Amino acid sequence: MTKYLITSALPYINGIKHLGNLVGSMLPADVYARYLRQQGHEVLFICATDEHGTPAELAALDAGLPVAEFCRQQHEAQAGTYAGFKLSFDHFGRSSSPQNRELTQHFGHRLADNGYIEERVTKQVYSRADERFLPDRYVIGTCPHCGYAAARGDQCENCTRLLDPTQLINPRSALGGSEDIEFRDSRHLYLLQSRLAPRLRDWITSRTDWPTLTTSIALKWLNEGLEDRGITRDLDWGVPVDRDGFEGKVYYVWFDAPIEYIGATKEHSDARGLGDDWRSWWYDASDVRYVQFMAKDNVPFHTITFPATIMGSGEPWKVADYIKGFNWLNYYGGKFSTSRRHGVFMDSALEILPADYWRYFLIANAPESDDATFTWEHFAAQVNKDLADNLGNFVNRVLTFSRKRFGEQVPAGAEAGPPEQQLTDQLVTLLGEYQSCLDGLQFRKAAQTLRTIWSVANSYLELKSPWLEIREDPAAAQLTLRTAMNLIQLFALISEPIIPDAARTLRGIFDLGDADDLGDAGAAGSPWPALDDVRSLSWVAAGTPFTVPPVLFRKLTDEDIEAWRERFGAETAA
RNA sequence: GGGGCGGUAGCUCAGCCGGUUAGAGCAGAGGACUCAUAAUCCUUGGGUCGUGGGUUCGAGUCCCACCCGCCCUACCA
Repeated sequence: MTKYLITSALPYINGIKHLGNLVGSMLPADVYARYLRQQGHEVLFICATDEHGTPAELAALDAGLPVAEFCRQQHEAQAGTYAGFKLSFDHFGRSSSPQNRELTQHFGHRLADNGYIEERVTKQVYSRADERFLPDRYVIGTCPHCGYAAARGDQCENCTRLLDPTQLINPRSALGGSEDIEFRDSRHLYLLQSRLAPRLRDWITSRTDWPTLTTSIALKWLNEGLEDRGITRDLDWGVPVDRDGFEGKVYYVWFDAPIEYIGATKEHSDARGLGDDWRSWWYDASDVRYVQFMAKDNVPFHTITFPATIMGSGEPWKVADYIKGFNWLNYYGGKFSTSRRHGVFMDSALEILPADYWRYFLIANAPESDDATFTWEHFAAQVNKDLADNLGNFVNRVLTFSRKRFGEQVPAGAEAGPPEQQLTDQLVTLLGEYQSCLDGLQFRKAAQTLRTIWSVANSYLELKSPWLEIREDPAAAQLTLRTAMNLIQLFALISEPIIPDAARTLRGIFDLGDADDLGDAGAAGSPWPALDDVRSLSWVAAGTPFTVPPVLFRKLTDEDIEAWRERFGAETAA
């Protein structure tokens, strides 16, 4: 079995994330990780909070907390919502960890030793009123091109021209509005990406199986010519630059954030006393397949900056074997936005419905080929049709009927005949397709195929009509019900990557006497069914006790939709 | 400005290397059934595949131009 290293883009520490963040990296990564674990592969699924950078410092200031304490609290809050969504991280780390500090500094030294780091003196904006250096974006002033008064130091939102803060007329701090700012010389480290461009290009072009979304973004940057990139900042919060003359400076958040993939792996090993196990995933790890998940805004950092860091180190650290990029999920009238609090956030989502409702809908509508839009009407329609009517109702109708007529044990009945043969033929084909989708990271199609499998079960039941069979030939009805119950067990196994809670409930229906207490996060999950098992449909034998669980998925009503539209500000027409 | 993605039935989307009458789900229409969360199953109507050229025996699928929508563009991450 192959070793799979799976990472999700690191959610920024600043606030609870929204459904767009979830569907753009963490959720599909989780589905993939769960699927591979069920297949028996050795999987390490890593994520972490990205804690450095100016926004974190400012948010802490707003909250009246020291930044370290602010981040600790936010990390805990995020970890809580991810647990609520049943994201099965093997480790959820923090980019501010000692492990990441050590590794980030290590990479800094290695790059310098290999001649990929250069010191340069640049003009940085210093705000005396705020007593801090300001990133370009936090300097505002009048645009020299169009006269727009609130242009940011990096770009004018009005005329979209790219700017340098020194070009602004009447520059002032975006924090307090103070004009008491100055341009100070500051010494910084630059990563000489330009020298690594040929190696990056070779690497990108050798990856012919990547999504075009990923490779086209990477090639665009390479084709335009890589600029050397400043990787240090004049800030207090971050990984300190341990180099003479760089006291009080830290590495830029985008230098240390991806290194935290490695850092978090080391955190994982350290926390469990696994010693150097972390290195087996990252260093000289040719037996590991590394798959990254991220939204498209993150692609440049994962195809250019991070690989440049790794290649420039001259050490055999792992680079991604596959990068799965996603487009955006939009909400009424625009993007989900953490800063504007626009959209549905993960904590409030869990307040109104359990994780599986969201997980299924988001995977079934993952923005793989284009941006997608979330609407409550679409959400409710799909949940009702697929989860409640198709899957949930099947489970309920089979179990309640069988209990009423044959008691609380799986009935025996006749031997399987041609209809069962036809059913399993169909299932084998569909399960093969489903696996192909998951292997190929085609999440929308995977959900579609899963839904088709549920539907085939309903068709089988209608074809056999045990409520009619029972009048003439009870043994025939029993065969049908026993077969249907095995379909429920099949659903329990193959639905687990997408709707783990429902899968767990389904597994609990039949008392298989195997102390089937598989945990949620981190556990290996149920063994993935072999195609031969599908042909025989014999997981659940005659005589097995069963219970009828409560309704798996409730139907969402027009009143629900109305209430949620109101609560989450969906009044703007899309 | 540059680049990317998309524009296929009312809606959300599949359609790989060009090849018989363009598919699915939902919604609509008709029917069946009554075990079930008024669920399910069967049948069915509906599309000049953004526009205009071109290549080809043949194009939704390749090439060119244009139009529309969204996104990215290196100091927000």
